[in-house]
Amino acid sequence: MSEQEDKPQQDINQIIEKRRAKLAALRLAGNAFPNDFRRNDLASDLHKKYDEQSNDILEANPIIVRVAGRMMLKRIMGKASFATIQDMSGHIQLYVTNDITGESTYATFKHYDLGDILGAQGTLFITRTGELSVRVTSLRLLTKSLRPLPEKFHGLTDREQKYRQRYLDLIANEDTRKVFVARSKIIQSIRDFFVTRGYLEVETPMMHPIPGGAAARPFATHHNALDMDLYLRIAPELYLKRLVVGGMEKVFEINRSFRNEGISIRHNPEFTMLEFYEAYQDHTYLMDLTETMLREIAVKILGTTKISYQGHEIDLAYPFLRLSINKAIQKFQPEYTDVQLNDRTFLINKLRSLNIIHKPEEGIGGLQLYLFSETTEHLLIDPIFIIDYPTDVSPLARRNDNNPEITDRFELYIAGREIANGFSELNDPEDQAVRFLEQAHAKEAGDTEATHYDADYIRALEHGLPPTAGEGIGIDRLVMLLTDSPSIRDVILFPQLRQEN
RNA sequence: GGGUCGUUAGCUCAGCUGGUAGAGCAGCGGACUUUUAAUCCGUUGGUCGGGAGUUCGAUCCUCCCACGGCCUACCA
Repeated sequence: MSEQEDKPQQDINQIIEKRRAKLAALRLAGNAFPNDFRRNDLASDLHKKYDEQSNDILEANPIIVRVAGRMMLKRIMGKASFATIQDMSGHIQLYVTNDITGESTYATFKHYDLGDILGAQGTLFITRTGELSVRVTSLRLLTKSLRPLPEKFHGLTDREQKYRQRYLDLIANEDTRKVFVARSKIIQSIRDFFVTRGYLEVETPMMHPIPGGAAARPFATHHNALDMDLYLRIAPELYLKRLVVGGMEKVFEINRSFRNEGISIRHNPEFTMLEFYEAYQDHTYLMDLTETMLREIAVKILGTTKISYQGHEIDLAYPFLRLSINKAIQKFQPEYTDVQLNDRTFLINKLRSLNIIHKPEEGIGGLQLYLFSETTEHLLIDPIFIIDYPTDVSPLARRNDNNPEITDRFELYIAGREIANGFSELNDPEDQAVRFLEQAHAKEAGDTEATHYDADYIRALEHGLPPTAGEGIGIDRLVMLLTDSPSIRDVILFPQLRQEN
């Protein structure tokens, strides 16, 4: 690769130009991108071990360390300088001097730029102001940075740039790093939670010939060799239940699903979902399990069951309320009476006054659900399970034994948002076939989110799905909740944005 | 998709009623051997998101476009 080739077409900023000249000089002097420096020490480990150590002891028994990282701050003071480097664990200060580090190394160091990746060896000491530092004996530039860092005090605040150039956001903003470390820990603790309980983690296809398992518009793609249309999955549900048919009685999957719908503060086209299924259990078991899991994760991540989300103080420690849609509306909107909420005409008029469009043949339960979504959902700050969802809007859920109009289903709301959706699975293949047909008719009638008839799934159910409970949890939203992030984009490393330019 | 607010130096931001742009950080030069957003002195850097219009004159007013934030709709 020649240097001419990788020059950008646009005007080169003079800072970049200057740095390119430095890189050119490095190339002439030898290997500009060496990979023979081995780090022995992480910043945070050194702080943990030696922050409390007295300087006398450190000076008496010199501890030789090798650290590496990106230079974030540089303070040149004549013949001695301080530099702060940042590695994956944190920061450590280097003390670079004319006499100890050597005149030529020191002179070279003075021309290093903020953002350069350095490797240093030296001994630990504690400065007059009490900061553990490395008295550098040897110092090398491992990677030249050609572009200037964001401003050192304010960091990077431009939201577009944070999302597009996440690497810069991660370099400059510790808060961002913390969020994504927390995300990783949350997912790990979910994994631990299920594996500990005897669940098997599986991966099912993300490319589906028939999209199913949710009401949503899919992304479409095409396989050339098979000459076959495929859809990015909108949910893993139907495959996971096939696995339960196959004898994997406790399974879970944590991975991406895709929905071709609007983008907002709560929606990214690809999002991470946990789904888990357990045979010989029902939805009430799932609610108990969910409470236990959320408490456990919160304690692991935050050290407490108390979470603070966008000004709301929420404690997961108490048993979560469980209310039907109807009861929840009455509790949070006392102006509505039980009689009104069961009066079809009242509901239709109310929805019309709220400008809510619904299917003309919608049943009482469906109308209540519309009213609930509009008036009550956002008020559900403390954790609450909403139960007894209408069968019409739950094509994969088991009918309630006493009332076939509702299903054994719940959704969990926290901070006004749906966090989880679970139910006792519909394992009657003939009922499922009828429900699929209803969906197929709705699709023909123009409902773009209605699901397809999945004949293989019916065939699987005909082999016998044991009575099973299954649940899905939106991981991104859970991470938002636990990291106090206002937007889903703050918890997804590279959220979907419009094309640049 | 609809509404609304925004886009000024590499970054963080000022910029009055329309008179062609400033600061801090970063950079460059200088002083400084325990600083930590180091400090002090000097200094480079701009197609004011793009295009069109109004005007003697536009960063500023109008329109169109691009991108982004927020609200809203569908959804998890």
